[in-house]
Amino acid sequence: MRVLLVEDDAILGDAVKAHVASLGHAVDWVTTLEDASVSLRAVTYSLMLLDLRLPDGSGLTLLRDMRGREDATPVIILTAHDQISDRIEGLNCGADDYLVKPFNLGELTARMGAVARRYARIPSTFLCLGELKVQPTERRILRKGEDIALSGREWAVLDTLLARRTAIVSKSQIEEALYAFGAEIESNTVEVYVSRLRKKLGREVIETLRGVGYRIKVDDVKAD
Amino acid sequence: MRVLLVEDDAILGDAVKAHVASLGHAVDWVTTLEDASVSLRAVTYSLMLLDLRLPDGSGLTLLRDMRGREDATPVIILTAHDQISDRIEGLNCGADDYLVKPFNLGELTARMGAVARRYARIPSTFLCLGELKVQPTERRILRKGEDIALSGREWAVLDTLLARRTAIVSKSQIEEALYAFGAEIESNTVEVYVSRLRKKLGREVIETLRGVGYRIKVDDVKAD
DNA sequence: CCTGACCTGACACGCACCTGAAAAGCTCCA
DNA sequence: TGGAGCTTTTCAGGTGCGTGTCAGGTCAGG
Repeated sequence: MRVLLVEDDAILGDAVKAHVASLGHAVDWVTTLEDASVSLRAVTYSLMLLDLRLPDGSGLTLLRDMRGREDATPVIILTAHDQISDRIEGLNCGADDYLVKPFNLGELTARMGAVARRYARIPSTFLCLGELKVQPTERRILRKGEDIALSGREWAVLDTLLARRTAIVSKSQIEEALYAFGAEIESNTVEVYVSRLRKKLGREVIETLRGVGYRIKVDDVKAD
Repeated sequence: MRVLLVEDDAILGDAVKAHVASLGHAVDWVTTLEDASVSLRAVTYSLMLLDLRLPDGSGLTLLRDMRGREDATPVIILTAHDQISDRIEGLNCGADDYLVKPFNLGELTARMGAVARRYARIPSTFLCLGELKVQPTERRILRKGEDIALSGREWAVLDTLLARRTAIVSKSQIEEALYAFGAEIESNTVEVYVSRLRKKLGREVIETLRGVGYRIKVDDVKAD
């Protein structure tokens, strides 16, 4: 799927772009409304991530314009805390969902999945980890039909590991995914969450690579 | 369900809006054709209540325009006694039903229900939630043959959850389904209604996902 | 056997959520 | 018109879960 990211904050944009790319999607990142309009005319996107407050005007104009043109591209608004009124207006203009900054990347994954599914009727995919069936977008894990509940942070860690499948993820990468916005952490939080996940999911699911990071092994990816 | 009310009579509009809201539906009330067009482009409605005689032109234009655009939104025409010819033309333009002013609100309820039911894809399907049998279109819930009564808002919340089945619905999504544009709510209304539904339907029916939203578990969908 | 990296049980705090009850608003009917 | 009987909304107090932190234990490698 192809995503258009409209965001002028370089740091956030970079993080989001990297994350979305790591999910296997093509990402075009633009920082102005001007460029966004050009891109929209040139390419059909599966999803747009839109920051409303841009240096060259309000993203609402763009959104209204799109909907006026019968462009039904799913849109997720990225909004700062103090711009809640914008988001209401945004939804009224035809946006599909919104995320309040700062958000964590796992939640972005979930909302993207939800919006995409709502539109495209894409059957939800699931991953097999041994006897586990994991549906990240549904926030659901089954072991032999039995539900396993994870908390928000636990999901965020698992999402990060799953996004890289079979590749090694360093502790600092996980921290960045959890606290992307400056909220530095100075304890062994990641270790704790890995431990909690292992307790719930089984000891073998997450492998430790001393001095390097962690790795998760996905057996298979299927769709219902 | 979300209703668009197009009516320039302030007193009647007020009454209708209040009544429809009391049935648990979200109502957007506009008084001009201009605004109606804007709303229709921004939002998908389950039903439109349309007064044909408006200050800025005939509602028939709007109706014809909609049907020309393949917009199949159900429409009930609200017509004054001396505009019977309008109503005939309205039906020919693709309206679904009409009400002659002054009408009583009970009749409005009935006709709205009839129209909505006519449009519901599968006639009288029901959903199984544990020991519950739920018929949303009939506004009916049975537990072992025993009727359970829900109020308007309770139905609205339940409808929203059922519409997404097994998927997660955020608190704000529920609020948006319940309240019309701008009617921001600043209390824990959604929590209260979830609590009431659990009291009536059973504690396990609605699952809480902390910081994310709610989810309902539908075992099965059947038709009588 | 020592060192550093990692694991994990326990705990305190805060926040999200729950819920009973009171206040406000509605509809309907006499 | 007014009041009975709902439903809806608000509020406040309580509860429990999630989170981050730490300390002591375990393990691998040199």
